[in-house]
Amino acid sequence: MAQSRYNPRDRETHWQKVWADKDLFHAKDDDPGEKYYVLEMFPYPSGRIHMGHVRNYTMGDVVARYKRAMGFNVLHPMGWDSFGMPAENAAIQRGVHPREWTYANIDAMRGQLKALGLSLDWSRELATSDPEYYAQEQRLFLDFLQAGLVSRHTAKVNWDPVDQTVLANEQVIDGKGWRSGAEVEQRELTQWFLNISDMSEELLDALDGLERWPDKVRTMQRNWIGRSEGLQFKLDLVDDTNAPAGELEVFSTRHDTIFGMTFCAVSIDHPLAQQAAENDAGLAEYIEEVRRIGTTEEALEKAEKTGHALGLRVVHPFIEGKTVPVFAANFVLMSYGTGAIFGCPGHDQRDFDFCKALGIDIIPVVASADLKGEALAGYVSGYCDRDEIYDGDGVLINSEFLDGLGIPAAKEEIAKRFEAKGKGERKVNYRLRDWGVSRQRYWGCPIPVIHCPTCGVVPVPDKDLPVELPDDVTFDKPGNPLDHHPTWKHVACPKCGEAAVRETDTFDTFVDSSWYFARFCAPHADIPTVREQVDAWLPVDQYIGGIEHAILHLLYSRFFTRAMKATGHVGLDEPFAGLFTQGMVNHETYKLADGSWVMPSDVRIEGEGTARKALHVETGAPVRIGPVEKMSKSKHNTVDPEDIIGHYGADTIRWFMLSDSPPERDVQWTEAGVEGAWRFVQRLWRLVTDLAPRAGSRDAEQPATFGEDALALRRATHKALSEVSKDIEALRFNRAVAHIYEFANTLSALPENKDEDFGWALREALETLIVLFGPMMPHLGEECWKQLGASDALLTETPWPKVDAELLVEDTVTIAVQVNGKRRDELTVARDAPKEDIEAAALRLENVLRAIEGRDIKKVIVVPQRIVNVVA
RNA sequence: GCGGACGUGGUGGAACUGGUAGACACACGGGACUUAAAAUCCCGAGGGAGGUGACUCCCGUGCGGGUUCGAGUCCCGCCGUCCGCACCA
Repeated sequence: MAQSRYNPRDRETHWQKVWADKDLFHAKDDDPGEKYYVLEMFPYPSGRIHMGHVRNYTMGDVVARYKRAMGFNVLHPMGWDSFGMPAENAAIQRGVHPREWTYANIDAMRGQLKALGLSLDWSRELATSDPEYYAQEQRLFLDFLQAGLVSRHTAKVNWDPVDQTVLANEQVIDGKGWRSGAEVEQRELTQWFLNISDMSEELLDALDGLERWPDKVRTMQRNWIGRSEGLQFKLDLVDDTNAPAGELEVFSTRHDTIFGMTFCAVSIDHPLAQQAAENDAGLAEYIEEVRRIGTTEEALEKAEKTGHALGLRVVHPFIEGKTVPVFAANFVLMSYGTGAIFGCPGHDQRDFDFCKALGIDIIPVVASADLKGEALAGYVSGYCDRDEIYDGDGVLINSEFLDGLGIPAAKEEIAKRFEAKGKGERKVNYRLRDWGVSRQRYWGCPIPVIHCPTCGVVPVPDKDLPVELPDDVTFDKPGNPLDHHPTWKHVACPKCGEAAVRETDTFDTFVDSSWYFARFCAPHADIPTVREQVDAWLPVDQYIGGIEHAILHLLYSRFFTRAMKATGHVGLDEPFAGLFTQGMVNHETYKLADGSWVMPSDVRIEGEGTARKALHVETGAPVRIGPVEKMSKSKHNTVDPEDIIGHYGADTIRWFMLSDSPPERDVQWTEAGVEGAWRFVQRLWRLVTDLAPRAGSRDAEQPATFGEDALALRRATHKALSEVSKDIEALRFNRAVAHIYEFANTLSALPENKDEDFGWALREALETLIVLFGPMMPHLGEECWKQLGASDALLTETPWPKVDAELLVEDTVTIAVQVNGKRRDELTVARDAPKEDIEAAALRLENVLRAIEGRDIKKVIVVPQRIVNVVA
């Protein structure tokens, strides 16, 4: 039969229009089906979609289409995380207004996403930079403020000197700004904070309930929150004349080692150090020096441990007459615990290093329980010469009343004694800091407060919301354009009417993305959320996005949801019931001899294996093939999805993105891989057009019985249906793809059977095949569906077929026969054959007899439907 | 340093709760079709040895041990790669 090639360019736009005209992806609030909310992390509108987006949104779309076919009422929305620095950079560099730049990008990217054939509900589209959206964000913030979930105070903050803004701790990566890559400095500024640390315990505990989250992400969040249990207690201070000089409060998780205390140390920012520095020029100088070196993480890593005595001593709480010196030390952080520690060099590496450097005593107070007598004496006397401290399990030594106790018992004893004296209490400390959300930037959501000289901080009244960004701003000098604006910030105080100024800081853009999933439930409402809608749609059943948001966005969203619950905007704690983190898209990197990067599209590859060479297309110059790395603009190893869609169509790129690599792992983009996907698109088209004429009429009744060929085909059909369904359900797209290939291979090698029952089975098989690949290649699916004349409805409207479980059960099974654990033969027996029969048949096999070689048979293990193992 | 994940052919990867290792794909080799190429179709293939042959044997899931009738899978100890956190007391 004459073959026409499937032309995706033409057909894909056709089917996209058909779907749009029928409004098939509009999520209706009153649909009777069970709801299913599938969401992919919304993009920043940088201008063009990249392969990571394609992978992410394709996965989500497969789930959405599958769930829809399963009868769920699916919510699958899309929006834009459209505030942020790049828009301002464009304004600075190219003189284009951030709004114009952003919305032009959104238009371009919307078109690209539509070309992918995603089954999105565009009626719910939102952009965080729309006043419609950020007005509600301002309402939320003011509600949080009223509920005590927000605070404003000066704090040492991470200052990005390039972006000229503050960064949250989570946005500092290896001491550098997450966006600019600049070395972050420490500055003291007044900032707005969301009190996320108040929820440390809740955020930590609730991780256990997030069963459909990757363990990796839960572990990362656990570590980030960083819970540690210990004792916070006060030690008496004396000055150099031995007169009482107040108290020093410290926190420790190893208070069992109190008898090993040989010094105490405070942060250079600790009040005690500050105070002492006033009368001690040497100390003041030391503090300055530490501060200078101490701003970058890199410096911290290399810095030797140093300290400067304060001239104070701490009285040992349990050893009569013993005092130890107090230092200001460079390794003690003001931001954790009390900013002060007691030093036990015996069992803390940092304290150990410090004491070695300063020549302070080291006393071991914990030893492994099996050290006795001489061995124990050797351990103690040789301790100072070790390179590493002992921090393993053991019993207390050199510790008077604690001697012989285990570590937990010793901790308990010490805690009790401090509590009894009223000088200490058990405390849980967290590493998690409050979330600073003030940014000194223009292109963000204005923080809706007014600063009045008499009334202080005054929330903008609801009737005056939203506080809109002014359009007429300039970017000709560094700093915040809102602050430079001649009039915008000058307003009358809503309380007293006197002259006041607006807050000119805007929100961190992570605020915008911390609640958009809730906004999608009623995206155009004039209040932040409509309870009826959020209660119906939330939580997100399946959230899909990159692992890079494991902490930042996902932790903030979890906090925000709780804050929204506290203020009545939602009714639940956890926004995302299921989370999936997809891997990255990688590509080889290419460089010319002079070290400059070359785009893949400018490289021609020749040869295979070790003879594989790359040449520059334009000049023919040799190109060095570098390591496979994440696609990034800086390495010039990106491939533009639009080019691929233009060349091969959306179905091909979608199929390739789902093939081969498990979705949570990185995938390597290769030209050969795309071509393979393209060939399969054409192959499916040929398969359906070739076989369609042999398929029975769609109106034919199901035959009462099936012949051997028809039955075999039906078994293959239902096996594929069962496997692919399970795979999609578990997001194992690569396996779903493999099972579809397998089924297609079966259909390519059908027997020449013209019987009516076979025709019926063939129609069933073809319809099933199309349904199975439909979520992945929806345009080709529709086209094949029409070609087959499957039904009057679209494939997209067709329910997922039901598996006939009886067809999954084979009558006979082939099992392996082992002798002493080595496979020697196989055996095909009836599925329900009794053990004795299987054993007898196995022992008749020639290969088995030869392997036994006349030895005695000691035992025969028969696992029906699995294996036989003869032990001889 | 701490925490976590992973290690299977030339390559990406399959293998459900321990039960025929290498499904499926890519790349490759051979053949058919074609004037030729592309496309397509058929065949082959973990490594090694033996046999004319349907076949048979040995080795094989990073390395070394262990548990088990049986280990890619479980346990112990190494090696390597990747990721996260990192002076958090």
